[in-house]
Amino acid sequence: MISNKAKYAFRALLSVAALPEGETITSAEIARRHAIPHKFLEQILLDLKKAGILESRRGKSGGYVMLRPSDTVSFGEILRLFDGPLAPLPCLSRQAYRPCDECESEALCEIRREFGRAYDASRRILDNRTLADALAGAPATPLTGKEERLVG
Amino acid sequence: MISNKAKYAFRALLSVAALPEGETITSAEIARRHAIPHKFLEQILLDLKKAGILESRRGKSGGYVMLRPSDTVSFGEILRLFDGPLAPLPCLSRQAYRPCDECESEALCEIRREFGRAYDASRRILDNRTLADALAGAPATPLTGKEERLVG
DNA sequence: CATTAACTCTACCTAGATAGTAGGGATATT
DNA sequence: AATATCCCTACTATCTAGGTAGAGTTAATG
Repeated sequence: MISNKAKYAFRALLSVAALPEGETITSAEIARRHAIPHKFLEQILLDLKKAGILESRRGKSGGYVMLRPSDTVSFGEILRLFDGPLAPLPCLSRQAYRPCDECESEALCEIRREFGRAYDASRRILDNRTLADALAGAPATPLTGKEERLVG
Repeated sequence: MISNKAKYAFRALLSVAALPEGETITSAEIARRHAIPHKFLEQILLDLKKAGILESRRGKSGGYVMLRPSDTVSFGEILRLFDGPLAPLPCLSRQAYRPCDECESEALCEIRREFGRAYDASRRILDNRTLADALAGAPATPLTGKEERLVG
């Protein structure tokens, strides 16, 4: 299960990404719309700002807008930001690789092989679907198995 | 990431499943082979026995064997047993369904839609690959998208 | 029939994560 | 100057992961 924090982040991002050009939205408004605890949401929005995804305007009539275009922000990136590596095993993570303490041979490890397959399948989707895709309701494009579109 | 407990369970199961017909293996032997804390492993094996997957023989020269054939035990089933629902959102779980507190319409929820796709992809693999498949090193069979083979 | 090697069960412990709450401080608009 | 907004840090309660510990039960074997 993904954390509440990550889920709130997605809700907030989709609200910001759906904004008409030139408009902003306040943390209070996002919190109200989605019944998210306001102070908790503020922390999340701050994280998103520090990550360079959102931009903020302070003071009266301030609020948030996207800094990066919504079609460059993938679900995988956000999930990693809040919940850490997507990989089911440390030995399968590129960003946080660590061998299993007891593993003798990764190449022969059946667990790694099986979970590697499951991980590939879900990673291809999460790293290639963006906020813009989600808002457009676009169906997933058929995958060739060689995507690198948004994978850093 | 999957828990250590689940990972240990997979290692233990693969050791038991790989046993020649008629042989048993002790918890101590499994623990030694994979450098798993012995008492911790005992709890895990007990869970697997209570779940009806392993069978035990007590007393001197006791040990464990498979109760269910290894080609009927899927990775998904074991993972659910130790780490709970595979679904990334409660509203996507069949076994532990719960609506999101704040969700107004599941049908329109972009988060649910996107994670649903990722979940489907990995669930199809985890629920259709068995211990026997893993030991055989068999490549995944092409999936049609309509599998129900081992999904209870 | 005592010994011993195994499984069985229950209780307990600690560090860290999750999901917030709280209270102010900084800043820009009006 | 007032006010609405974002910014930052500290704190807390609860739960979970990952074990440790110890005693009890059972069955083979010499």
